[in-house]
Order: sequence, then C-alpha cells, then structure tokens
Amino acid sequence: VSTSERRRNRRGEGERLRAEIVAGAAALLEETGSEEAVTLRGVARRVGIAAPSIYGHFADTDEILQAVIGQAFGVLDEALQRAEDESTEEDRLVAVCLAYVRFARQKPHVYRVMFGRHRSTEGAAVNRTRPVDELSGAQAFERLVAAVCARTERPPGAGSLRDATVLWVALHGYVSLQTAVPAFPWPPADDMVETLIARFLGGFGPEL
Amino acid sequence: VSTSERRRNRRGEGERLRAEIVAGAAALLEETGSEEAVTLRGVARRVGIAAPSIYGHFADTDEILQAVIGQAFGVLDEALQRAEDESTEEDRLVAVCLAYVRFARQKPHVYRVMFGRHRSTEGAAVNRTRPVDELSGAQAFERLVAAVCARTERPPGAGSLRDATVLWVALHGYVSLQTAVPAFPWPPADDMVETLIARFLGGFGPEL
DNA sequence: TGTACATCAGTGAACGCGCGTTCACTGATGTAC
DNA sequence: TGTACATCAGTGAACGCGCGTTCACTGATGTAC
Repeated sequence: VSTSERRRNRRGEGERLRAEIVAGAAALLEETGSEEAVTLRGVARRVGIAAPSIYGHFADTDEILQAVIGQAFGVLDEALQRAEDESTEEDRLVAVCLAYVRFARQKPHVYRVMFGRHRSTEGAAVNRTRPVDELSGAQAFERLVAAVCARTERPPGAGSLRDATVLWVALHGYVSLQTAVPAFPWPPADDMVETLIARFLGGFGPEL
Repeated sequence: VSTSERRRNRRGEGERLRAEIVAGAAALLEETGSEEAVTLRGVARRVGIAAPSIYGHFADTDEILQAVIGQAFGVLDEALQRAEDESTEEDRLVAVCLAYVRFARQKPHVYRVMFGRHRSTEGAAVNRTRPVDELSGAQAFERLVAAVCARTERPPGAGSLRDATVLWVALHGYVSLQTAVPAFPWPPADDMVETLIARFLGGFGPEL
C-alpha cells in the first residue's frame, strides 16, 4: 500500500482496484485503530483514487469492511494451516494456538473487527444457532478442533467441539484483553498460551 | 431515561444534567449497539436538551464516554460485591463469575466499550505495565482474585494473580464472543461458566 | 414585605467541515474494418 | 498498416446532510436591601 502515484489499470484489469481498495481499507483500519476512520472518502484518499471510483466495486463502506474481514479470515486460516503442517501431532495444539495468538497480535484492530462486531445478519435467520461450518472462520475453528483431538487422542465429536470452544474462548479473551488493556501485567505470550492449554484441557499449568 | 418534556433544573442543581447526559449516552450506546451513534448531538437529542448545553458538563464526546465507562465499572463492582455477600466461601467463585457474565450479557455494548477500546493513555506512561490496582476495574478484578483464593484455599499472592488472570481471560472471551457471534452453538451460560471454572481449577468439567 | 439585580441553566441561530452520493464527463486502450 | 469507434477505468464538481463548535442571548430563580 504505497502513496506513490497510481497508474490507471489497463482494460480488463479493472478488478485490480478492488484488491487495492480492500488492502487500503485494512491498512487504514490497522493504522488508525478505529473503525470510524474507515470512511469511503478516507479509503479513496488512502488508495489514491477519487471517491466515486469506489462505487464500481463496492456499494458502500460496509461492503468494503466485509471484504476486509473475509480476506482476514482467509489469512488466519492459512496461518493455522502452516502451523499444522510444520508441527508434529504432539505439539500441534500449542503450534496452532500460538499461530492464532500471533495473528491477533499482528493485526490487532483487524482482529477486533473480525470478532468484535455483532453479526446478527450472518445467515438468514436471526436469533438462531447455526452449525459451526456455516459461520465465517469455520475452517479456522475446525483446525483448532482437529488440534485438540490430536492432543487428547480422542476422535472428533461433541466433546471435542466443547473442548475447542473452551479453548477458543480463552485464547480470544487473552488476545482481546491484551490489545485493549496493554498496561495490565500480562505474562509472556508463550507462557500464557501454555497455561491456557494446560488449564482448559484438564492438565496442570506451570507453577500450579 | 424518558422522552417526556424536560424541566429546567433549579439553581444549584445544574449537576443533575450531568447524570442525565451520562445515562442518555449509555442508553444510546446500548440501544444502537454502536459507539459511532454516540455523538454529541445525538446524546443531546436523547436527553432532550440543546446540543451546546452539554459543554457545561463535558468538553467533548469522549469525556462523556469516559464517564459512561467509569460508571459502568462501578455497577460491575457492585454486582460482584453482591455476589460475594450472598454466597458462601465454597460457592463464591461460581457466584462471582456468574455475576460477571450476567453483567456483560445485560449491557453487552457498554461492556464491549469498557473492555474493547484500546486505552493506551491510561495512566501517564505508554507501553508500560502498571500494577493492577491502578487500572480501571481494579476493584472488580480484586474480587475475582479473592474468590479464586477462597476456592483454592490458598493465600493471595503471585499465584492467585495468575489464576485470576487466566479465569478472567476465559470469562471475557466467552461473553465477548457470545455477543459478537450469537449464531455459534453456545452451551447454556451456567454450563459454560461451570465448565470454565472446573477446567480452570484443574478438575474435570461435565461430560469430559 | 416588596423589589431590583446578579447569577445560573440552558437556548437558537449560525458557521465551516467531512461525509456519502449523483452526474455528466474524459481520456486511454483495445478492436473491427 | 492505418484509422474510426466502442468501451473501459476512473474523474471533478456539485449537492444535501449531520456533525462539532461559537456566540450572543433568555428567562427563571434565588438574594440583598
């Protein structure tokens, strides 16, 4: 995302601007730390285009944010997959959890928007529980479930859904609070992740 | 917070408006679910006064939000204290945790603002860890520490700070995600809290 | 007890600003002949 | 190979709106005499 002069895209490559807009909005969000700073005109300035040029690709600012969120879920999933691939079954859970925490710490404000907005319109029905695999982030969550199963040496099932939920909740609480209240005396991230896993999967953490 | 006609406060009672502004801002935040909806003019409309009337009590909108947050921390602390008072040492931890969760569920958007904004300016130094008791919510946190100690039958100390941190992180993650992703198949709140505490204490939750 | 006056609580009109959105447009680029 | 043309990618100016903020003000209320 540079500030240098923009060259108009060639014919047939108009879709490139779409990607630039998403990248610009993500950068703007992460830099300012404020969702309110992500305005249509603000994004246009950041990308280096005239404001109306956005309408060719997005109907409104919310659509841009949705695209930012969607892309971020993809990046998160890739990070978890890499952690999966580069770990043994034994240390997979730690690796996946650390990758999750690292993702959240690298893009704290994008992360906050991913998991901090009330998304009541997700799917058709409101006030209705849906299967996990229909929600955004489903793939990432499934990786966590798989890593839990690898660690507890149990087959996937309702129990591992519960286990993964408990662990997810703890990881999310950790990274969110660390971003929001940096002045709190947090333990080092590795320690914290290990402790969370040990405690919430029924083992004993260090120093307990 | 009514919409009925306002009567001008009598002499010497001008401070009443301050409280009305804070209440109006909190109501507006909770109803709209959006921090962006809490504008100076919006709050004035909600309270039923002219916009400039606010300047007698607050310098800007952020000051109003700070007051809302401060008051909410007071309410949270009172709720936890009530839970303390009405419980035995044995079931104190469950009672305090449930009170925390209930508070967050009753005012989910106020809660989100309390713990979701990056407060880098808290205290003088930036990027610097501070003792817990200098942060907002310190009293509430101390109640959690005390409840953990009551349950583990250990004296307060570094270990219980760590314990309370781990539990806090889990509770916060739970209530935040439940608000943000209501479509996720969450277990009932009581089950979830019990599971979190049971796991956290190194025991075994139900169905594990 | 009455009355003039200072003060307090709050107002109404006006401003400049950035926002989202519309409209007619421009100019480069590829294509048909 | 040249040229007319359609199309594509993006622009500039303008609009109405709600916002924060200022300013001089109003009118009720308590107080001093």
